[in-house]
Amino acid sequence: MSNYEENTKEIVDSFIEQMGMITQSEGLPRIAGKIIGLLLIESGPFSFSDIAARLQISRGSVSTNTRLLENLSVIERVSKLGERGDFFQMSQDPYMKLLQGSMQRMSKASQTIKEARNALPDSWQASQKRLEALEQFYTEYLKSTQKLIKTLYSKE
Amino acid sequence: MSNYEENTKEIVDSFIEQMGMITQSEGLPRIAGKIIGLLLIESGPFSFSDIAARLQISRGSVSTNTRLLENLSVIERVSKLGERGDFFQMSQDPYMKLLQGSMQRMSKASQTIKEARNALPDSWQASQKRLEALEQFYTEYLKSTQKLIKTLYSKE
DNA sequence: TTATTTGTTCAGTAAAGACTAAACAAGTTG
DNA sequence: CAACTTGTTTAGTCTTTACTGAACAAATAA
Repeated sequence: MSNYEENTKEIVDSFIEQMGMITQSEGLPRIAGKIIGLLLIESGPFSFSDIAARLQISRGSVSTNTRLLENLSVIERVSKLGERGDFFQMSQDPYMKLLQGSMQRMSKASQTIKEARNALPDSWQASQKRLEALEQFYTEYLKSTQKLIKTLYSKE
Repeated sequence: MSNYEENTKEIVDSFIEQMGMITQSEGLPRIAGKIIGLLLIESGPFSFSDIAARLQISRGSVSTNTRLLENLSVIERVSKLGERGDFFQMSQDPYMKLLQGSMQRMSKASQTIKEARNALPDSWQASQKRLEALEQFYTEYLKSTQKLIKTLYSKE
């Protein structure tokens, strides 16, 4: 799977780098994004050592970032009959858990704002109105994300 | 507007701190979040100096963070008849521009993935399938966000 | 049994980001 | 005119994050 022509290799390498940048702009380490990119574009599973060699990164970074992605349910660790060591591949619903994590943060934020709004004196009408608008933003965003999950995961 | 009872002050201060934490978890500086919290919970507009004094932060931080938020169209800089200096208040559609910025990043990511997918050899069916799934994720997310904007901004 | 492999942990380094106080320049007030 | 205010910029500091190479311990192979 690592034997392919030079032009394709450039496409693959470029994609992996870009995935690193995309993921970094979403708040995760660049190497995590490069691992995702590798697992997406080349059929796996990939061994721990393969990832380190292919992406030219330290084993420590592979350990840290695969663990992070595994905890986020984006990738999964598998074993292979007759082979030593761990292998990684994209998990089944790689993006659902990300969405769910996002929803949790929104839910918490919405709750915080609601509590503050309710605690304010009644005479603070303008403030309450502004807080209500922000709360509504998070509430609608939550609903929107729920629908998105439905759309993505009821089509299979 | 800064003269209110002790209990309410605690509610306000707590809210401001919490907004700082919420905004930080979304990738912006904590101080930006505290400025938002202040502008939301106390009716403004607030002068540059008021913000620095009220939040106990340096003038340099006020400058940096108000500029950041102004660039994101979350707050706006206004002047007041008969008063020196700049004042800030929440902008009209504070959250729309954030959503639009998010949509831009998604659109760009989706495009990157599409291009990589199309450049791959036809025989890379499994890879293309995975890339297609990721592209679909971004596409649906984009649609979802568009609908969210519609929902939020056609109700006024 | 020794050597090698494997994945984790640790100590260290570099970079980036956040924030400050001070300097600066422009504008305003006394 | 001098003093003060105002917002920006700069240099510096601190914290956090990301990453490395080496050490470590467990498992496996020779």
